[in-house]
Amino acid sequence: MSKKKDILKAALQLFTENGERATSTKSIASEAETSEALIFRHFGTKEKLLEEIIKNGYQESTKLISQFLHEENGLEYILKIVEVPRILVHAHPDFWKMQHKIIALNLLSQKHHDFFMKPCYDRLKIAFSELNYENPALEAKLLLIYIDGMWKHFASRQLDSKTETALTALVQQKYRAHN
Amino acid sequence: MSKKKDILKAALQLFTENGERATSTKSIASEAETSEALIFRHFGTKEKLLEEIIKNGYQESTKLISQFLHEENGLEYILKIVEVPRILVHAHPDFWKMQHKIIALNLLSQKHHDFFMKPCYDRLKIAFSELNYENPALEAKLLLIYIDGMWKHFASRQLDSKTETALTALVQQKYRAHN
DNA sequence: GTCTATAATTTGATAGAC
DNA sequence: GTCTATCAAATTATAGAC
Repeated sequence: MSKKKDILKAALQLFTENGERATSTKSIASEAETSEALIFRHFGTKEKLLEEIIKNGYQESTKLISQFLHEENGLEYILKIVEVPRILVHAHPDFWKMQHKIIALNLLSQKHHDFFMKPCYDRLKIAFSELNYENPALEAKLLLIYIDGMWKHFASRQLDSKTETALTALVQQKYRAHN
Repeated sequence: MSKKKDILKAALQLFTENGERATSTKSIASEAETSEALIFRHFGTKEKLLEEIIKNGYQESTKLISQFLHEENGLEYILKIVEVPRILVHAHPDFWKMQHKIIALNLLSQKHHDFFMKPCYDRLKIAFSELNYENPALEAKLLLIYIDGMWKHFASRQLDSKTETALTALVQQKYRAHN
């Protein structure tokens, strides 16, 4: 069991550096100080190894988010969802760094992310509706594009925590100021 | 010369579908209806082939943008830069689709994009300063994150043109409404 | 669970002819 | 400029022993 975790850890690191395609099972085995054969015994294929990493990542992130996003009124929900990128990336920086690198090219990665984000769109439409925005659906779409840009930015660059907080607060301020 | 263009076109298409790493020179040759050897005669390596595609893309995009973004006052510049994602992706959808897929993993792609975007940050700081925003540097950073999210969104999904226009107009409206 | 050895393919790239 | 033929290395995955 120890070796299995070593493999998962090594794979996460190498997938983050070079993506799935440019990471050989040989390099994973080497980094995990084990044999290539063991990777295939445990995970079957390189792709299934990646899938396990992705599943673990979204499972933990889902837990985190469902604790954080409770049922509140429209404005509170919007203000909280703006904080999600910072919270996610801080909780699992390695995982979200990997996701940022591979999501555009990897269908599996995309599917899991879409599933993870889907509830937010519906809830945001209601929130903007409550707050009498002119076009709630468009506002929801726009905020989600922003959220997307934000976690990718936080995951890819090492911003100091202060800048991340300031950016988050700035967006919140804009939504607070509405009418 | 005809074959060289065929190769560039085929490579752009296949890099967009699967990224550089998962695209073999064999498949490029097959798609371009030529021989693998010719790829290496014309471009030296697969990486240099990609580099030529990237250089061409940014060269044309730079022309386009420098025509579009003239020296105007702060608010006008902000309103115009918000339209940049739509303009770029509409002018060269294939190229920007490829960029979206590979930029997170490809250092060359990143470097060219950073160089392309760099002037905007400085100009935006001045613009927000002119308009008496409280924290011009932070506002500039935020808008650039938004711009980034937007071209990636436009490039990756096939939105109808109306939704793209509506999203762009919505952001412009928010900056117009300031104070 | 873990290893060594190896099979079967694919890959990027080159040589040399036309 | 373009092709055919070919190579050396790397890659995913399996067999079989401990």
